[in-house]
Amino acid sequence: MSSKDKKKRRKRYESSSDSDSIDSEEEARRKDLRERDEFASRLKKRDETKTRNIVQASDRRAYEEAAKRLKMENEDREKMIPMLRVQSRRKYLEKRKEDKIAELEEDIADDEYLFEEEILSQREKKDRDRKKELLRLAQEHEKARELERVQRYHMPRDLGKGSTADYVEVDDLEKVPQSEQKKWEKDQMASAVFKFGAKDSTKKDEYDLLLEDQIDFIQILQMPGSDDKREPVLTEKEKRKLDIDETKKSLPVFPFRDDLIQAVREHQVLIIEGETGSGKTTQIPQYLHEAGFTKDGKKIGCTQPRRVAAMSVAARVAQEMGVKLGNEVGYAIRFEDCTSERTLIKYMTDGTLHREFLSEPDLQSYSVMIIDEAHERTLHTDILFGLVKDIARFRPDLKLLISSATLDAKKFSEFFDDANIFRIPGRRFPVDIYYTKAPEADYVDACVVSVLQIHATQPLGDILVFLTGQDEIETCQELLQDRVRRLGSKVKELIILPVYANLPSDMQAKIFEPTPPGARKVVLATNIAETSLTIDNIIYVIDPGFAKQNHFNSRTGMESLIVVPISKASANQRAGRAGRVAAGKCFRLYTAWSYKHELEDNTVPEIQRINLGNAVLMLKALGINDLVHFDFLDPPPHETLVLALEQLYALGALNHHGELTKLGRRMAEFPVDPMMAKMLLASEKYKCAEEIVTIAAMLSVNGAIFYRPKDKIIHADTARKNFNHIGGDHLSLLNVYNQWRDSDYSTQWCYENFIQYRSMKRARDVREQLVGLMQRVEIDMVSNVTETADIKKAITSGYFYHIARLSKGGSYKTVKHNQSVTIHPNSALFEDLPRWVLYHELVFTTKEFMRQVIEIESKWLLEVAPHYYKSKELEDSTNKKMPKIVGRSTRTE
DNA sequence: GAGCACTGC
Repeated sequence: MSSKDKKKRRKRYESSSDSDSIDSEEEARRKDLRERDEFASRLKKRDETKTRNIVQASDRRAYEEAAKRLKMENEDREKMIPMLRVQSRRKYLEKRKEDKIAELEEDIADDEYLFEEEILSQREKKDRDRKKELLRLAQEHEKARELERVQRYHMPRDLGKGSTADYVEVDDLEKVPQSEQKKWEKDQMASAVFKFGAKDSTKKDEYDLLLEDQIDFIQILQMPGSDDKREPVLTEKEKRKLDIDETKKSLPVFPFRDDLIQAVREHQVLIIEGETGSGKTTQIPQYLHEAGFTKDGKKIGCTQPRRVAAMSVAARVAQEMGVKLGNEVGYAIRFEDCTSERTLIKYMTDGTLHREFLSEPDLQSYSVMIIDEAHERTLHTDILFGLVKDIARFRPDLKLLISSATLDAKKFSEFFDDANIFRIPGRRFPVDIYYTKAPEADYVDACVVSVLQIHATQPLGDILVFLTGQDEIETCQELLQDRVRRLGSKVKELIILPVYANLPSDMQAKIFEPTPPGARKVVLATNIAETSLTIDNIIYVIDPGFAKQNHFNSRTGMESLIVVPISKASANQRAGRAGRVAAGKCFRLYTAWSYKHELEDNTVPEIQRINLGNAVLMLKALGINDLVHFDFLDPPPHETLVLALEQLYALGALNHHGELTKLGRRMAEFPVDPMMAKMLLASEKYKCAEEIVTIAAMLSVNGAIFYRPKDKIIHADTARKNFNHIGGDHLSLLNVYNQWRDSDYSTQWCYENFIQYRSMKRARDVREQLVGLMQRVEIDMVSNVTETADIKKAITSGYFYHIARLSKGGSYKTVKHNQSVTIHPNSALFEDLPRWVLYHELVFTTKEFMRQVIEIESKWLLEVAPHYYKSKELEDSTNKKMPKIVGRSTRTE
């Protein structure tokens, strides 16, 4: 950006209220702003030198080596998935035999255990003389019930603990042999035999009563496909066989090539409305490249919401264009920049582009920017909308393409001053949608029934079930296995596979195995299967209509993960998963009325749900001072913005004019929450950068470090306690990382200590990035192994907002909101109850918990945040009033 | 004495 532009931009955002008389305060402010700008220009110079160095290094040999390496990496990546599939398939076949035997043994062992411990119910004791086989079945059933009672959700009315009365009653009934369960089994067997024995069963029969607890579905509508008569989608293998050109020509987007180029030439902003499978993501950048949009050395950029998508799409396009990945076609994601100065088509994650704005606020090196999958409304795309719309005004040569699914195109068009919409048809098979006649009280149970119903009545084809979390998936899996086992060989084989993000990768890979002939696969998945993972051969989708969503309450500063009904958009996305390879069916476990009247049209966009600390800091760093009037597609809640600004002011990132200070400019370099950024910078003063960087890295992979398998809970907890540091959880995390480092980053060490290797690896990546950024903001990496007080003081410098003080009965009150909170039971300080604690985050689960806690001394607060705390309130522990906040709030906002 | 959906920088 030229200095003229910069001035122009600054003027545009300048608030009108800074006409105070010039005094010493004003002088100080100007000095700080001067220093900030100097710092920024130093950064810029450094970036330029870096680029020069890269160019110098690019002699032919270095280039060839780099290209070779990139090619190898690319090939590795391509080989990885099929290899994983084959490997896990082999393992699976070996293990299946063992598993079947183990299952049986387990059952017997369970019986013995139950008898020994004498934990059988009264009624069961009475029934003891009944046939042993029956008893075994009853006990198995009881076990499954027991699990359900604790874990399953009861929707829509969620029964609290202790109020399971009506369910106990049902259980008691079912414990009696020959009752419900027995009858069900009998019917089940009979109908199964009947069903598969009857070759002439017609389609009409498919929905006849089959199971006693079967669910009545009614078909309301069909989600139309692109063309019912069209040929099936080619598999990847077949595609490869085809000539690349032919494949390109067969894509739905191809006939629109010339029209599209023409439209881009004529309009600066274009909304592309296209279904998945149209080929727009891979083809449009190529078309524009061929049409000469890269002639002047400028790039075509394309953002994706996910890392894998950016990588795989770039690889595909490089292959189609016959170039090496990383040369003309490249991608950039966090921790990995696979581009060179030759790159003309660049795929990246939306977050990467968002960060790139800091070093290139006008996107000068791009001629076209495509924001793909805009309908997903990630935080980053939402902010990018406002930024690119602004840039488009003073860069008439920059073309913008916003690509979105059908429903949102109009909204995007309105936002971009009634931009034209360009429609591209998709490629999809029709999906029949079925609803239940009546609401389902317990959707996990309903899922189990529906799966069996489909299995018994519908032609072969795999089933995908959407559940909300790991617990539910495990419960559902046990219930299904239980019922299927009892059906024995009377029904065809049902392979039940779970998938969720925290599942180890080799277990995840199992869902990609082809289903053996004659068998059916059921995948129990979280929302991961809605967009991130695509499973082949799914014909049936079961959608209970719920998902877990994270909500941030800016009033209390607390996060909570709650089960909420999904939106219509989400429901349709789920249904679409059934129509990828053939016509499919989607069974919604809610009524058509619910769909129509109770589900929102769209999921609440992320920007309205989460803490915006870092996003606000970034925007400030881009010179956007008036955030309240920033052009958001959907503005975040006012309180969230105010909280973020207030925090930035308290941290010293903004002055009282709401302008970014030099400290703020340095903080903006870090892709972390402002409080964490401040902590990182404060480590300079307390000479413990090494430790603080590690702590920051460990905190940012929070929640997934300690592995706690169900069957080894005691071992896992003991292992965890060994890392506990008397000073608190941050120091415990430091312990974990340092011991892992001392083990030479060993996987074996992780395994032995119940630590998740995947998370540690990520922490290491984050740490490396942070170390690089520390050097960028001119902080030396020094270590302070002896003084934990200094480490804690550095943490306090960033997190003095998150302080709680002990009150009566072992509970705490937060200083900021005077809210009752308690230390999380997983904390090292759970039993210590120090007078003053600092917490990393506040979460609401069953209670208001502080997670990741350290003990601090109240006098440190005066040392690190004298502008925020008054000594009187801190010393007087009997004073119930919260400390008065000193200083003005941000006035310009 | 708890219980972490999914992304991303």
